[in-house]
Amino acid sequence: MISKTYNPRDIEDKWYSYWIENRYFNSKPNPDKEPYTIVIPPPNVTGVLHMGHMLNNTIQDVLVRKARMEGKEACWVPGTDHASIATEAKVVAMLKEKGIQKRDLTRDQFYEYAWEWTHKYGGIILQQLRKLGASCDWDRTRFTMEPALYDAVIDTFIDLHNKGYIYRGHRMVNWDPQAKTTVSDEEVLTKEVMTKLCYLRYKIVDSDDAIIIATVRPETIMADSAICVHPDDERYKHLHGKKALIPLINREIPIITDEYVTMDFGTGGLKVTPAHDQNDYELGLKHNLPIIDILNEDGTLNEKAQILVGEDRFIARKKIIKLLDEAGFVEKIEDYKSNVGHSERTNAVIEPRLSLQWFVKMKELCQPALENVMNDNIQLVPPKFKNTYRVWMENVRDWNISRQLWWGQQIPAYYLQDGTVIVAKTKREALRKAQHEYQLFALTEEDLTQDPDVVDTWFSSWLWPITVFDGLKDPNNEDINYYYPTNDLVTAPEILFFWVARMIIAGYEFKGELPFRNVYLTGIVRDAKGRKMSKSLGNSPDPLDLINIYGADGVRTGMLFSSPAGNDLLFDEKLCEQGRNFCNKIWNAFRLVKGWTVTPSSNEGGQVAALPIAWFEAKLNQTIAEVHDLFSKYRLSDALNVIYKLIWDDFCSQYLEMIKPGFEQPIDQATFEATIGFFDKLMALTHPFMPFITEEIWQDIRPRGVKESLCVAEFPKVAPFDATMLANFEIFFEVVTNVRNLRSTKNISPKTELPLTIKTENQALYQPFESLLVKLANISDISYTTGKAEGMSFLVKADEFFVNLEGELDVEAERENLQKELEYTLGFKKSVEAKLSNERFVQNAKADIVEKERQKLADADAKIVTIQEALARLS
RNA sequence: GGGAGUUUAGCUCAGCUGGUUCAGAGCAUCUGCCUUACAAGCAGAGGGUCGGGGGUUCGAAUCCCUCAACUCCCA
Repeated sequence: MISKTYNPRDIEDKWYSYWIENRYFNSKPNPDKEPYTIVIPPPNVTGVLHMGHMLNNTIQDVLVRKARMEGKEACWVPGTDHASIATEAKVVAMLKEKGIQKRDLTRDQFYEYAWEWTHKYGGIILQQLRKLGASCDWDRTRFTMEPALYDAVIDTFIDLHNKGYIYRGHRMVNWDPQAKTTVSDEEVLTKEVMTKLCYLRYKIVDSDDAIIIATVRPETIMADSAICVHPDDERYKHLHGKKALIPLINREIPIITDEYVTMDFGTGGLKVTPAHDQNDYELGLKHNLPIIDILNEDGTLNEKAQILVGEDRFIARKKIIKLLDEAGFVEKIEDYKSNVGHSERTNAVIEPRLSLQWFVKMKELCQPALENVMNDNIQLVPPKFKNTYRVWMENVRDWNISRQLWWGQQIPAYYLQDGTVIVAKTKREALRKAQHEYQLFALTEEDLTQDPDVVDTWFSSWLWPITVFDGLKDPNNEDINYYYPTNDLVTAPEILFFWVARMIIAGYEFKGELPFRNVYLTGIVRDAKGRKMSKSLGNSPDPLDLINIYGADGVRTGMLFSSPAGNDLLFDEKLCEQGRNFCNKIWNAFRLVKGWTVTPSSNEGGQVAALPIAWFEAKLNQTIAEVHDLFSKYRLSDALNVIYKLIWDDFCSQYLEMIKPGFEQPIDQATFEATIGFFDKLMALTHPFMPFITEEIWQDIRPRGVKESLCVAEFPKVAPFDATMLANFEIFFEVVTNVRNLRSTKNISPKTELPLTIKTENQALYQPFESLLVKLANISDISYTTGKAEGMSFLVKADEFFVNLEGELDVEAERENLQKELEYTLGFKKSVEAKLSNERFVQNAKADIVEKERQKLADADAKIVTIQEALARLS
């Protein structure tokens, strides 16, 4: 006895193990087959599966499973990303719990903890993907910090450096003076703080004049490089080109002009301190101002400040206000509310600090990446992202790849004591280079210090499509030659620049070829209120819970029901419920068919079924063609919906109802075979979306061989279909619906048989459908007329159908209905006539459109005649 | 401040290069049904001035302009 509802739990584990045991997901280069490759966007190694992953990986699995069924050598490469910042933060937190500070550890000791952490949590997300049904080739799992990929990063760094694409430059970072480390933008919390706005008097050189500047950071005046005013500011026009003196230390600085200055803030005069403010730094670059850094690592003032040396920045602020006041430089002091960045970890006020970091020159590297997206060699789906991509690429800034962290690939740059930089793969090589190039033969390894920073994680993941096939280490290996370029990349638009653009750049730079042909950009999964799902908001369901409740197939379809490419998905558990219900529907159709007993003799049932079989065959082929078309446009959500309707409406509600034998009646062999054949194809068509239930049914519906599986069976191919057949059935279904509707409005039980009279000039159209009408609309007998008949009537096209309901005929209501229909049709006719009598329409519109209008007019005329006759009979 | 996108039924969305597959789908709602595959179901039904305004055209949800609201990206 088959269960009345579909139970995904045991079935899913059973089939996933079966697939793995039989190695259906494993791939190796096969010259006889066309490759189809996807590399997974590597999730963060410390991460756990969230809804974004669910959507993203479901889409990849659908694509890869379909390709596999189409006989391609399908290869989906899984793996994870070391995510320096996130992972290091977690490791640091773990250490803290153990009472260990990162700064007390050596780099090697820290690595041990980091690897320990990685081994403990690193596999979780990949295990979770199995629950979803992901058909990855798990033997190919890669990790961006594993030795081979680590090496590739170092090699490309050296390569780009040799080519002149990597250089060292200044960069303003968020410095936490308490922790003595940089923190990322994400770790800076902005708080509103009450401070003092000091109005300071700067004397003008060779003049008795002065300019008043408002600042919240008077302790940084010693680092000033200029004073800036707006060029149009009338108050200061006479000062253009003059110099001012910094109070207390009397250093001369120029007065410059720039439109950046807001005239109505403070006094309209701005002190420019390039070393201690991001905006001032930019301004300094523009005007070639010197950078004077007066702060130490711990936030105390250094000797460049000349005064208050050694004092903490906040103590210095208080003291300098006093000094300035005593010397008469303070004009006034106001209370002022300002936004100040605080370190998330230590709560110390963040100090903008310049540091020397490594950059990649982007302009030139970007050229092929820009061109090949704009000319569609690489296709973005949906194409609206091309614009965004172009704007970014055309205005690209150099890429800062230094990260002040330990977890990641350490920058292969070695410094001599005098600051000379040598880029080399190892310290030994650096030493050799130093000895050779600078003739410093007495130098030892001890004299070299490696740059403590690691490279940005993206600097390793931009190589992902190449390194997963070891394409740098071994550029001509079988895998890279066969699988690269990959086919589709499925990812979120948020990382279009961070990752996608850079992979394209790396592809052209290191392989001379595109990394993938198509980029499918998914949307962001949001909650019902439109908020992005996130852990901190707590608005995201646990994907594994969802799978437990609704089954993997239910969740997969739930994710896809409403997620066209590039559009955000407003997630609602109801979608998963719909997916589960769909599973159940399929399950019960299977139960019905499994329950039939088959009689070899073709009794009268066989004749009834020939027509529905032909019809469903046509419908199936029509839908298969549609599905192929939608796949080619990456419209997976639409493809799923089309299949959903095919199974639910056409197969279950129509086809099965038409061929279903009576209670405990057998079904004839021919109809049974045809139905099993349909089931087969339907399961294959649905498999990429719902792998588990389709495999379960497919395995059971026919005897299968030991090593057979739906996941390597053939995906249904496009075949011609009979359009006339489909059109005739539409008419038939409309008749059935009308009879049912009549019952519904007249409160007649579906069990009551009703007689039907058809008034038509085309009896031959309806005759083949007679027995089906009897079955689906519960008709007692069918007769034809060209004249009049008794009873309630309805219209389908220009034919009229009479159902004789004794004593039920409501002449008044009937007349009203007909009158309404007549008015509508007359109005319709009028609009068509208006078009046709318009000379410009007939002249300008295409011929087939005009012809269609003529046909509409003829149809309307025929219908009007029928209605008028019916009305005449009633009166 | 610069750029992009969105606005169609109560909700989520589809409507390609203007013309009955042009006003659609699913969900939700309402009505009637435990009809022997399925109540996680069956059969029916209602529901929209296509964000507002203007323009081009014989014809506009679709093209142009403008306003409004929301969203995202960069600064």
